[in-house]
Amino acid sequence: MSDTAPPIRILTVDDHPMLREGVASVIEAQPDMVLIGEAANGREAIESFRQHRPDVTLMDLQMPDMNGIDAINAIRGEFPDARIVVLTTYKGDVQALRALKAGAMGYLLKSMLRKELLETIRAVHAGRRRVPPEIATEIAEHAADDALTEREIVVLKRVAVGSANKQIAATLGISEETVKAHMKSIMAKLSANDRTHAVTIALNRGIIEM
Amino acid sequence: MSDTAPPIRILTVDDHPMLREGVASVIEAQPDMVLIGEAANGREAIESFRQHRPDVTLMDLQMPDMNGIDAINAIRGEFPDARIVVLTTYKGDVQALRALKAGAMGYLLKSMLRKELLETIRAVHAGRRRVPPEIATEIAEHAADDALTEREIVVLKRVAVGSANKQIAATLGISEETVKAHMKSIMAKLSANDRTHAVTIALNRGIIEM
DNA sequence: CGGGACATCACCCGATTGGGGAAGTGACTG
DNA sequence: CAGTCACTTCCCCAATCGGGTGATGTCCCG
Repeated sequence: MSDTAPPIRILTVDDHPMLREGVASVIEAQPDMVLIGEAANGREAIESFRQHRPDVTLMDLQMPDMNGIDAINAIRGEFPDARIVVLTTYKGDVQALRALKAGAMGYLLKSMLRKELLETIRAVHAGRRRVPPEIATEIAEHAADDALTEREIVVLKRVAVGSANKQIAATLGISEETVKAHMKSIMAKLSANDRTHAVTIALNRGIIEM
Repeated sequence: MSDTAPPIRILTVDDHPMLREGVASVIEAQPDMVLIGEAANGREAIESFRQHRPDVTLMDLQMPDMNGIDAINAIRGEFPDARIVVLTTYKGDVQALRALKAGAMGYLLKSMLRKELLETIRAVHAGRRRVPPEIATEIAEHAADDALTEREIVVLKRVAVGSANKQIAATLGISEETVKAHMKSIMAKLSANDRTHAVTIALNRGIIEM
């Protein structure tokens, strides 16, 4: 807290320049923070991280080229003590869970206020984890128990684009009966009425993307 | 262009404070623009418009409480010469069409650059329409011809949450055969393989929301 | 007034889906 | 090594969906 303490060096990663601009202007108004880099996707994020070694990284999840989860995994693989805060629009609870599993120390929604952003940056920089209670409870409610398996997600993605069980079976090289078994399991886990409902639930929770 | 010309007075409407911050910092760096208000949803936008009468309004579409389309309609109803620029994340082409029909003069994506934002603000302020070619062509491709009717959208929304035709018929007080007829029409218009596909296409195009 | 779009309903029939239960394989783990 | 989990396959059968075709009434527009 002394005025000789080095500032917190921050990297922002988001594909919306305007959003980065907002974060930048908030950070630059803080005496104890300095923005040292920006990136528009996961790939740039990794490069920029290697180059600048920021104290705290603010990472969006939904980006072209390379998404935030993969970027977090890559960065934490190389720099295990990297402090990363996820800053994203809603996007479902599974994303949040994945990000935290990948080693994110904080999770923020873009609808949150400046104050919360700054508090989270300072907390994470100090080595503390920081996840808003709304997010934490939502993660606890879903995700943990009834997570879809890899295979089920593959199947559900095909269903989302209008494939029939028979077609899915053909492209995956398995029996139609197997696809039906996966569908039964998917609908049970998501408490969906039918395949369409399963798709919309999965989209809402961030289990599949469009 | 003389330095005695009054500045362009701007109102920003978006539910993400961080995004508003970004727009604000860009605008405040311009000598010929001034930010005179912010709003976080459609309702606040209308209030703020009445109070400040901005020259140009930057409006997000997807907001809680009251969405951007409704806000544009309300504002243009009261102030027919209001100049409104839509500034949104992707969100499908139907949204863009609706916004332009509602009287928006410009359409911008949040992934666009500062330069384009400023150019659009100046163009719209000068009374010119300004829509990026990508958006314009996408609107031309879809929307116009095979738009869903009100009734079809109602039906499709129910399908999205897992209702069977029979249930939809019951809640709408019509025959199941009628629901099936609507579904046939919907799938034909959207070129969907099945009901699930119809839902994901409609979500992508912004025809229905989640 | 003659379309044209919309919403409604009907019938037929094959294809697809979804619910039930059962069971074999391989891999990983306590 | 026994147990669990993911993935796989099979059977039966009722319910639902989707395609084809046709028809009625209404409302609005030229």
